[in-house]
Amino acid sequence: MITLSDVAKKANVSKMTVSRVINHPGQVTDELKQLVFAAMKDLDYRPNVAAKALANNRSQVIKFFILEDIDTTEPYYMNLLFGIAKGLDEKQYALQLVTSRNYDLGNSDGYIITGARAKDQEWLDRLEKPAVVFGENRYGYDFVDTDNKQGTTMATEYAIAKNYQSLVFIGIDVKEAFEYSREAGFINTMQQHQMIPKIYRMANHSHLSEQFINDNWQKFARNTAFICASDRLAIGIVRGLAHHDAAIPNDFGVFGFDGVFLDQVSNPKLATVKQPIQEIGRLCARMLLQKIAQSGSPQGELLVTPELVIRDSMRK
Amino acid sequence: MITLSDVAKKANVSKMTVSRVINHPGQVTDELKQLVFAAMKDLDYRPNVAAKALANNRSQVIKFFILEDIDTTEPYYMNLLFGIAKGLDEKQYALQLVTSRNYDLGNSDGYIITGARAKDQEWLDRLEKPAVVFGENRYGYDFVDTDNKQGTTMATEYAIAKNYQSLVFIGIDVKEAFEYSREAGFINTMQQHQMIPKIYRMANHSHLSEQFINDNWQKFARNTAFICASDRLAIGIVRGLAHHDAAIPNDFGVFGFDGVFLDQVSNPKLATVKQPIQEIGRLCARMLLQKIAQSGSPQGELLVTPELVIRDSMRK
DNA sequence: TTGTATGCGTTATCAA
DNA sequence: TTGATAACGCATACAA
Repeated sequence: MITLSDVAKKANVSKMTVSRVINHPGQVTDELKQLVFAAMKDLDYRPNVAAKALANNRSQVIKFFILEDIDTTEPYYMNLLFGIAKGLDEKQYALQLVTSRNYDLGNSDGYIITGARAKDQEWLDRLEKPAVVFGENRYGYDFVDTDNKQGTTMATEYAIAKNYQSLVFIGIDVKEAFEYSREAGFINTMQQHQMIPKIYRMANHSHLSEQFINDNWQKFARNTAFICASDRLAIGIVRGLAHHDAAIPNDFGVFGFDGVFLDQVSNPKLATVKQPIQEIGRLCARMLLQKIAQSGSPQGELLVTPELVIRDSMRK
Repeated sequence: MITLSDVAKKANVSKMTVSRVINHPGQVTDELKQLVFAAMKDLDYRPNVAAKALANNRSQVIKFFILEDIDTTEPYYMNLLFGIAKGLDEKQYALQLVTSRNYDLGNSDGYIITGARAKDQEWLDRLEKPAVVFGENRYGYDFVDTDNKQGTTMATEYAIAKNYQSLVFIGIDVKEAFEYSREAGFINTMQQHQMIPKIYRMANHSHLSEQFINDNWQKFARNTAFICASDRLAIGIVRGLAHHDAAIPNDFGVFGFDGVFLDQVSNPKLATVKQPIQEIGRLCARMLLQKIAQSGSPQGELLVTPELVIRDSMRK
């Protein structure tokens, strides 16, 4: 194993100079810096993460809490995880995956948290190390999320532009910020176009939205578009419509939200608001590492613009 | 932070005794052990992972390589990951997620690898640290996997018991061990019942199996069951059959394989061979940690029995 | 700007 | 069976 000392010897400097080249390059003359860089490259030096962690009183580990039930877990967590892993990797951090609140909080430098609901506030407040939340919240926790409001705004604008006469929002029946924002995007856009926003809410299961169409089929005239708060709900709507031999997308449009996996499983494939989940994961990691570097100072909120993906469930 | 020394002081012993109680309890008298345990509990001692790693010349990190393309990634990787994370956690190991072969192999104590195909053999051979593979292989790499042969055996037996007269296997068109095993389970069982095994193969996409049914619809008499090598293929078969208004499960049965997510998205829901993916992940982790502890000695193969889940696509 | 000495928490070695 | 000491690789404080 190549250590700092080996590099120092090779470059004819002390190991502190090498350490400084890595951590405080401004304090070293360019001349020495060149020598040290050359030696590091020659020897293919790789810093020892454990030693660095010990000396810094750090662990180089962050814990990722998924507070939702795993079985109901959305496939997009996989992408989130990839993004986080990449972001952490850039700074030689490793990951610990946690699925329970009553978990050892030690041996880590900070937390990324997802699936946090309003009831988790107390728990979040007790956390002693820097934390970043994935998912909009209105309690002041630093977070990264898709710009949910912008997402439904874009979808609604699209549906209006494609001349669907009546728009219906199918929301998720939870009192959470992401849902409020998605509804707000819909409502505001409708009002701007002087159209009446109609909203129905239900739990996030495709069989419920499918049932909803079956129960209310007669209520919806041709030329209606359903803007859904999730791809899961959208899939159910598509199924319900198909069951009544409705023409998609000509007579009825369906817009999903998420754009991870489910949209492509649907038949016909879903138009959807695609969240850049992997990018968000990476940003979560970066935000947390920066927060750690700044000994916990607030990072605010970061909203990432989603992308409209137009597929067979909407007019083109 | 509570350290070994703190515990030692409290228990009136040297820190080496405390260290031994943790790592080599056999070398310490019961009397002292009690004292030390009491002190550890009193002070809520948590070992410092970084220090342990440094002293042992370890990193307490393992890397998880996913060699498949992320976009085509099956949602079951999420469950695999959870299992691995839990298994690692038991020994205070953290995780690094990697998606590229040309990756830094340093700063880790071992590797768990998935998505490895035959062409990856050379790369696998060059690995210098202990590795465990998720997924059957016939090149002698230690692995954990579902008992694929047993899975299709169970499914085939079930279909025969439910009096489907003709059975067709829809396989994945790859030259990989898991596929051979799944086919073998089907073939052997058919032969035992003196039935003719028919096999078709295609790439693992639902639209291909759907197309397959459309192209070959006239070939399949009523009372046929399709045993599929994946839920993805099974979904396409179901769709193709539905397109011809076939009665499922009365006239046609469909059996999937995997039992992670996709089976429940299908409509009707799929009967499937459910792999205990999370458990497999945990076993991968345990196998690797044991291999590390045994300085790399071979661990052999571990096949885990899957579970038949009977749902609406097969007679009950 | 550069170098020396010391400590981070743990474990292995060796002596008692 | 137990304890003292050194060592793991790096970074901070301080001296030069």
